[in-house]
Amino acid sequence: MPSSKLRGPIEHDTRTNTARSPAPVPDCDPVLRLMWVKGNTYRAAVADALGLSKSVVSETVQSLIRAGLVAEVGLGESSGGRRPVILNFQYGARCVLGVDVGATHVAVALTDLRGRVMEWRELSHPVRTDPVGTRRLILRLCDDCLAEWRGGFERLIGIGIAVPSPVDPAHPDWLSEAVIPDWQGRSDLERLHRRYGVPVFIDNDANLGALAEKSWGGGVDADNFLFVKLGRGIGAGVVIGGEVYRGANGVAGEIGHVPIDPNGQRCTCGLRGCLGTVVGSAALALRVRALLGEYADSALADQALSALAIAQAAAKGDALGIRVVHETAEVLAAGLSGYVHLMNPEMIIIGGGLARAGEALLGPMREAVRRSALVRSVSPVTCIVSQLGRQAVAVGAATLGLLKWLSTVSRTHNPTMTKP
Amino acid sequence: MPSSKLRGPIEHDTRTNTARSPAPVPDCDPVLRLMWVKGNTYRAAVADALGLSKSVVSETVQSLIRAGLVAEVGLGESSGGRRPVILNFQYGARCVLGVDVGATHVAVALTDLRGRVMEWRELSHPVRTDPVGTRRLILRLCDDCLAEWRGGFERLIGIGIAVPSPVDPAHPDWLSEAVIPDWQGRSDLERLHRRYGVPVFIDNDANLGALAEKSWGGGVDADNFLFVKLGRGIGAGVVIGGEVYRGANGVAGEIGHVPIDPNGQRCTCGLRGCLGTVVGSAALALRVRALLGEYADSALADQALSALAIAQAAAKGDALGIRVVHETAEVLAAGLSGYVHLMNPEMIIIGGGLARAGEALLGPMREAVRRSALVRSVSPVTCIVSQLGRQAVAVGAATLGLLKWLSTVSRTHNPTMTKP
DNA sequence: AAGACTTTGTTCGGTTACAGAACAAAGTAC
DNA sequence: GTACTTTGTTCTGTAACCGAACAAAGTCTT
Repeated sequence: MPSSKLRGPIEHDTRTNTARSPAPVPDCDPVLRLMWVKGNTYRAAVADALGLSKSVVSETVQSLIRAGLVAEVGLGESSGGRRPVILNFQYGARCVLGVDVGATHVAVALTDLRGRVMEWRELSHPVRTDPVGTRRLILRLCDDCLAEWRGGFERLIGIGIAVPSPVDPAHPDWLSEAVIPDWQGRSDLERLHRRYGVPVFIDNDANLGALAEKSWGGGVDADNFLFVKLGRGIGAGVVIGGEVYRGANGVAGEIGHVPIDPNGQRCTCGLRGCLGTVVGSAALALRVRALLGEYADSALADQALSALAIAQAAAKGDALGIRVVHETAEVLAAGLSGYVHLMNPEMIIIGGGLARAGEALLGPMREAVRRSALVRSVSPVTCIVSQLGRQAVAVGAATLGLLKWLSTVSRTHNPTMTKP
Repeated sequence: MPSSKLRGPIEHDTRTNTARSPAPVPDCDPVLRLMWVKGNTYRAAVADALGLSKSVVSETVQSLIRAGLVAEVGLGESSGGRRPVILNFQYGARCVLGVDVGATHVAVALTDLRGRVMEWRELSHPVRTDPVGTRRLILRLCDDCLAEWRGGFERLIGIGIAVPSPVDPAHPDWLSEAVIPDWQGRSDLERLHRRYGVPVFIDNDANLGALAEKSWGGGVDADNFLFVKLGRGIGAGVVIGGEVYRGANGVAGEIGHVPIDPNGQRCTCGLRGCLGTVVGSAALALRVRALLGEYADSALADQALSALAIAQAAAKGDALGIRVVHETAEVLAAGLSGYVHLMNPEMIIIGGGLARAGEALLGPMREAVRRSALVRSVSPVTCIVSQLGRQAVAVGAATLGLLKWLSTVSRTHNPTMTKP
């Protein structure tokens, strides 16, 4: 029976933009989507949930079974009549590659159709200064992953690439020369396409981290949130209405240049006191060194001061680490306050190396956000740490390829469906 | 011939979020939408533009003609063959009421299907303290408008109401007691529904101002912008992807509590230095009085210091007015900088009384916004003033009712279509 | 001026996606 | 054992759409 929603005479424009989608929602056949989300069900339940007739569901499921994406795996419990045939989504039927090209490292994740990382390769590499070697390394890591996974080559459906640079939607294979000059604007990643014969998609790393969290992490139930990547550089991915939002020119999420202190240090952009000059890993390292005198016994005394190292020190209770992380949380919360008031997001997810600080970062941040949102009784912005951790960006890249593929799968005409 | 877009092997997730919709886009029959947007065309052009077959367009147009929404008005020029039958959208076939309930005034606009104001009533009234009288006044002004317009009562298709308070999507007829305590949370506006027998919709005033600008004003070609209402209070309507965005809890656009100065004046919310404490009309009046000594010959010397009055003084070249408006622009731009970097909007539209200052406000604001967005070569945020002026909110309210009605009109089953 | 071609608009099958009924299969409840 | 339920398949009907055929009304060329 369809749940007939009663509506009073006075109506509102639209309902709130919260949680309309209970999971990652690719634009594809509704039956496929539901089965992909739920994992296992049976035909009658699908028909009921989607309001479709049993005939349509029956036929669609047939086609999905033929494609190897769904399998009948036995009978369920009776609820007073014939026992249902349990259908199981075959998440392992295909795989996707996600490549995370950072400033100083390359990581590759091979995931199944559920975004689970089946193979993982990660190496430090001077990406900025060595385009040729980086490209070779990417191919090697991809080959490694595919070789390791049974049938990897044949089952591959797509590749996603995350780059530490804004991506121009009109020319996705160009890179911003401002960020990594030695690449001279050319990613030349289409050789991946030539090598593996599958579609290749490129996007910014923060956007893909946000996509990963929306799809498989802490943002699964949220449709409006911010993913903040605090690492060597800082960036943000904006999720609006369940989708990654890119803004008018494709450069939304430029959190690094949100102004904090008009009297602050000069930023590479020419302004003073950008958020990036305060919470970037270089700034954090400086701050740690400046304070080392006060904290003689700090574990940070003689370390390479990456965001990760500082975060780990804080997580272990190091007083200096905690202090610096605490300061960072305050600044970050202040910088995001305007965004929170204007966009009323459900949550803020922190990723990147500094996220490893965990509660040492989240505690003060929650406190600061709560303080700045007193009036609005309705602003319980949840602050959490990335659930996917260091793999977030690579998994997001893979998810990009995955979602694109799902949206091409159709019951009737059937592009990649019959590959293996 | 369909324009076959060529795509290279490397692809991007989504194109930029810019200008996908060239006009207000209700969720309705595509033929109806196109004809409504274009005003006059002919059948072949519609079929061509929408990629539909001539048969479908022909039948749909038939039905629209029967409903009185479209009329054949003669023949167009031949382009080498049979002359086309020109079709004209009958914008006057129906009307909508938009009610702007402010803190100290009530305004009612009766618009046609193009959002043009055919009748307009506006009165000052102590809305905050007199709920009963306000309700009576609203009914009177609505009656007036309908009586004045030929066939107003019969052609009415809906009513939109703008209230100076956040609107809870779950209970649109409740008002926030925090904003107007004397109304005790009850709008009781459903009597409008009972009286006129048409659907009534309620939303926040800034949201509806944004909707008006998106539909008929400076935002027609923009899909991502901010409408900032600078009047007695300040508020903002956020447009994302061509639609008014309400956030996770329906309170997006709370620009009044964006933090500006941690050492500033205490706000009603308990915090210090909220934007509202600096650019609200009360704060502006204080600032003017404080500076009056330096500007003895100012036209603002003995006036009621509303935002409108200050704006008009500035527009006329009054030095004090210009100074205060200039300061306001600086503060506003600073407060919006974070939003601009994170959301990469196309434009910012200023409405409310202070918008009357025109270039005196926009000049410094453009300059400040430009300064804060140096890096992103791709951030040409356009700053303009509301094209609909004082009528923006009421027109937005009417537009809300209009769009809701359009979305119910269907070629086949046909709810309100056959009313008159 | 006559025929050839163009463009507009209507009408009439044919296709597709879906809903709904009929039915078969397999269970529960009394 | 009979009556009722639930699941799943198959078949038929229907609504929305496309494309072809055609009629109407032009322009253009020779």
